Amino acid sequence: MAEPAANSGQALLFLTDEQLRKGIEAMFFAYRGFTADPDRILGDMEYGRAHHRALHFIHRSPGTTVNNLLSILGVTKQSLNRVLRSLIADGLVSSRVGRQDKRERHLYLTDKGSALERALSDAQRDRMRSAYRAAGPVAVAGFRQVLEAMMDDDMRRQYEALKDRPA
Amino acid sequence: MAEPAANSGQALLFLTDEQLRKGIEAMFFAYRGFTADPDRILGDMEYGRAHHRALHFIHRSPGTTVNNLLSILGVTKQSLNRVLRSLIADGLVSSRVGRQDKRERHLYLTDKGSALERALSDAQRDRMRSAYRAAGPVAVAGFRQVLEAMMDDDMRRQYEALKDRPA
DNA sequence: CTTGGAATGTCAACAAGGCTGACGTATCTT
DNA sequence: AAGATACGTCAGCCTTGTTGACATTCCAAG
Repeated sequence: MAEPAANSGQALLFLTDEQLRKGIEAMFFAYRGFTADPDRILGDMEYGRAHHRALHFIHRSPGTTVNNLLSILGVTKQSLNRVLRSLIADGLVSSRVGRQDKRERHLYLTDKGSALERALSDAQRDRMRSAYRAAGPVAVAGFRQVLEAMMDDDMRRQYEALKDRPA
Repeated sequence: MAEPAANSGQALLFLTDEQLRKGIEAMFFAYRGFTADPDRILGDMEYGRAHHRALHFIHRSPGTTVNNLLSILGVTKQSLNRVLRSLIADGLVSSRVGRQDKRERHLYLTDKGSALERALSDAQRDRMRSAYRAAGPVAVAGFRQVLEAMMDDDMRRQYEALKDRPA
């Protein structure tokens, strides 16, 4: 709260510990809502949230390598590998050995994988859409601004890199 | 996108699938940042994120019962009990038999528990504060609005109930 | 050309923290 | 007296994170 005297009084009330605490709790409860719908769908099958994340980012960047996916998801390669192995075994993801560099595996969704990805992201998007609609465009812009400011630099770079790629 | 013709064109661009996808990815990356600092502190000891959540809400509502905490955290009592048992054994939380209803256990932080809670929440609040400061008060209002709209009704009720309690 | 190091991916084993189910005990309520 | 409620606990399972060890492939230095 040691602000230059120029910002006297009212202007900084949104930075009080109380306001920050509310923001923290809002993140906690909202994240539960954010994951609830896909989790419900996944609960009925042998998959979990980690599978959802993998499907999402493979969908987003078809042909991505394992290493690239690793840095986006921020988990160890062993952890990702387990998820990938089951997705490949079940025919949701295909893994092709790289043409130039044969150490790399390029990942793609199969039709079956695309179908599940779509089901999951539809559910998640529906909730997001109704939240966006309820809050309105100005609020949404603020929402994105604050989230982006909350990321680590590394994550923000990952996020920006995805941001404006051709869908 | 099947909107009434009244909302023609531009006004609804913030509801496109592309915008929603960006919001989803922003939530994903931001939540990692949100938990990163406390996780780093906890990584050095025998505790995890689950312990942090328990400490947070006991701090928030001193004297809360196990059942109440259960419904806020949205986990099973077995799962919470494991966490609580270790916190009590290590002298971070104290559990007192209820005066009116002796079946209930009321939970409080000890001095030691308060110290850890403060260390964790200071770290989390610092990041939140710098994000808030960077984004500004208007953005922060929008941030909260969207998050609240993303919650399930049950969670929103929990959130509101905490919202305006005396700190 | 060969060889050693770096990058990539796989397998195995373990821990945290969710979950369900079953029970026991104390206490309240009817 | 009987049933409901609040809490604790044991046992066992699943997902998803971790480390350690190892195989394959590439590339560059000798």
